[in-house]
Amino acid sequence: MTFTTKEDYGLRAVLDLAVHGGGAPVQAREIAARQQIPEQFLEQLLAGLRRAEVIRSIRGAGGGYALADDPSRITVGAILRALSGPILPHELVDGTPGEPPSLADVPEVVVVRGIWREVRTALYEVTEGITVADLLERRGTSRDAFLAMHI
Amino acid sequence: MTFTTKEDYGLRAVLDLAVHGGGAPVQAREIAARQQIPEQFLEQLLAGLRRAEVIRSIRGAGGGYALADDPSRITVGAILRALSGPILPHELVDGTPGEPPSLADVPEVVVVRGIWREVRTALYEVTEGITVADLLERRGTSRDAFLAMHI
DNA sequence: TTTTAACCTGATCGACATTATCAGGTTAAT
DNA sequence: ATTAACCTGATAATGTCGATCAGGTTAAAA
Repeated sequence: MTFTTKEDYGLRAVLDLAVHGGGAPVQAREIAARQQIPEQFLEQLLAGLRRAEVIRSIRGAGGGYALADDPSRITVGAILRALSGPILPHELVDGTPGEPPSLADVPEVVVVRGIWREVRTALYEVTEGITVADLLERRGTSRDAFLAMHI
Repeated sequence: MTFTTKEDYGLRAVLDLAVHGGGAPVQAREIAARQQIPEQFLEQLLAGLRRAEVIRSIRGAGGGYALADDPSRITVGAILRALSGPILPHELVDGTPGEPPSLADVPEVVVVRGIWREVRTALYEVTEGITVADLLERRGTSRDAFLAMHI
C-alpha cells in the first residue's frame, strides 16, 4: 500500500490552479515553478487530469490550464482517481473473472475481501468528502497563520 | 495508491494460521494449498511476518508456524505494516529531511500534507480497529451462512 | 545417530509502475 | 508569420511485485 509523489504533485497542481486561476488560464511552467515540480513530468499529469475532465486546457499563445468545473464540485477522490485509477484494485475486492471458482469458497478469502471493502469505503469517504473549495479555504487559513507567525 | 496481492496473501495466511493453529504448528505447505498461494512466495511473506513478530516459527520436523500472540492482540494494521512498511510514506506527510526548506513554505504543500494526514488517520482507524479475533468471528458467521445456502 | 521434515537464506527473473527526460509536432492568439 | 503554449511519443533508470530456483540449517523422530 503506498501513495506516490505523482499523487502529491497532482493534488498540488490542481490546488495551485484553483488559487491562481481567477480568470486567465495558468501555464504549466508557472505551476511547475511555484510547486517545484519537474515541468515535463507535470505535463504528463496535467494530460491525465485533462482526459479525466478534472481540468481543461487552452491551446496556443496565452493558453494554459483551468479547472473544468466549480471548485466545490471537484473532489480529492476524483483527482486521485484521475491520476492513478481506482483506489483499490477490484481483483482483491471482487475476485478476477478468470480465477478458479474454488477460491471464492475459501472462507479466509471471503473474510479478507470484506476487509478490502471496508478499507475502500474508508478511503472513499475521506477523499470524496474533501473538495477543492475546502482546500482553498484551508489554504487561506493556513497562510494567514503562517503570515501571522512572521510579523 | 494501490494494495497488492502480497497484502491479500499475507492477511489470508495469518487468518488461516489462526483458524488451523489450535495447538500444533501449521506448515507453510498446508497454508499454501488451502489458500492457493505459491509456496515459495508465501515463505517470503511468512519470513517478513516472523521478523515483525506477528507470527513465530518452529523449526525442524513437525515444525511450522503459529501466531506470536493472542488473536485479539494482533491487528490487521500490524499485519499490513509487517508486509509492506508504513501505510503512507512519511515524505508526503512530513517532508524529507533533505528537501529544499522553501517547499514547506508553499501553502499548497502544507494543505496537501494535511490531506495525507487525514488519509493516514482513516486507514489507521480501519486497520487498527480490526483484530484477528474479529476475523475469526466473521469467518465463523460467513461460513455458516455459506453452508446454510448449500443444504 | 542417521534420517527427514520443516524452516531459512540468497539469488535471480520477467513484467510493470514510477519518475523522470528528450525531441519534436500542433494549435491559436498576437 | 511568429510565438507561446499545449500535446505526443519515445526513451530510460530505478524499484517493486510476484514468483521460482538452489541450496543450507534446525531439531524432531526413527
